[in-house]
Amino acid sequence: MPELPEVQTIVNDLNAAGMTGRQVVQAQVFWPRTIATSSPETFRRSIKGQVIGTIGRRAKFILFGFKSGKRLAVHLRMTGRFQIGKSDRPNGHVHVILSLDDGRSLWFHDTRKFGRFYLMDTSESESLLASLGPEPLDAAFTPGVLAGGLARHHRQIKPLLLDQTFIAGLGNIYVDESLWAARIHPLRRADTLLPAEVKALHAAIRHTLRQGLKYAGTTLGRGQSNFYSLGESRGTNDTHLKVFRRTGLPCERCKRPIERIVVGQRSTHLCQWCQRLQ
DNA sequence: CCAGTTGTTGTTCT
DNA sequence: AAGAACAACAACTG
Repeated sequence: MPELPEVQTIVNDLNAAGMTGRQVVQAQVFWPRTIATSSPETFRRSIKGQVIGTIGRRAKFILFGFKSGKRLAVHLRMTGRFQIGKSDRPNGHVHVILSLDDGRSLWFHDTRKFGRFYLMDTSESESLLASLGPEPLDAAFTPGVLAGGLARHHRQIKPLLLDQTFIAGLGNIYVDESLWAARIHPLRRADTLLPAEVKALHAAIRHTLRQGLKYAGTTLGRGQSNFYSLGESRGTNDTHLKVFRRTGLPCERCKRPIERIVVGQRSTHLCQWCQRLQ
């Protein structure tokens, strides 16, 4: 669930919570596989004493930069969440706890246990991020860059936009929303988009992501597996979705019902009228 | 009980 | 070689 806007929202909230300058005084690991780069024991030993310098994002990774030159990259995958521990009794879905020098602790909550922590030297961590595609909200991501990329692939446009090596940060929700906004069918072959369509797609991706960010992410439903930023705060972008999980509801533009199809094994929502395949 | 689910990776098939 | 299909990871939701 967490895509670029959700991950950025968490990063913003971590920064607002005053994490910079905090020292990790103790770490606990309850689900060993969460730690991707070493044994839990090595992780606990390595992170103890680290002082947080910066907290940022690349693609869907949260990057904790420590003053020592080490870096913790966290990928939330489907259901990872951070929360400021409010008690000393975490529930069964809290798999890592970082205790801080100000008495607070950062809990990593992850019902499906797919989330991963990568702790390494910053220089070494570049290999983890090396294959990622461009950041869609960076100034360097121009319509020309997108056009050049699309021209190199004959793949269906939706799976291509989900491919993190092609463009970073998009997931199922924002891809469906972007394609609807650009009026492009998810099965269109990437190298068949006309220049005007590429331009529309570029604008749609940026608009869709910025809107998600503006409303602090998309939270669907109320369950354990939904997106919540720090402190259990929900995002409100769900009220602005045009197609995602809106099967049968009228398209905002043409009033015809939104349909659900499967593309690349992924649930896909679209308006067959506005997004014609030809 | 059954089908479906937001992300990613690795394998296998075409 | 490229791209599509599929399983696996693991657990909740409807």
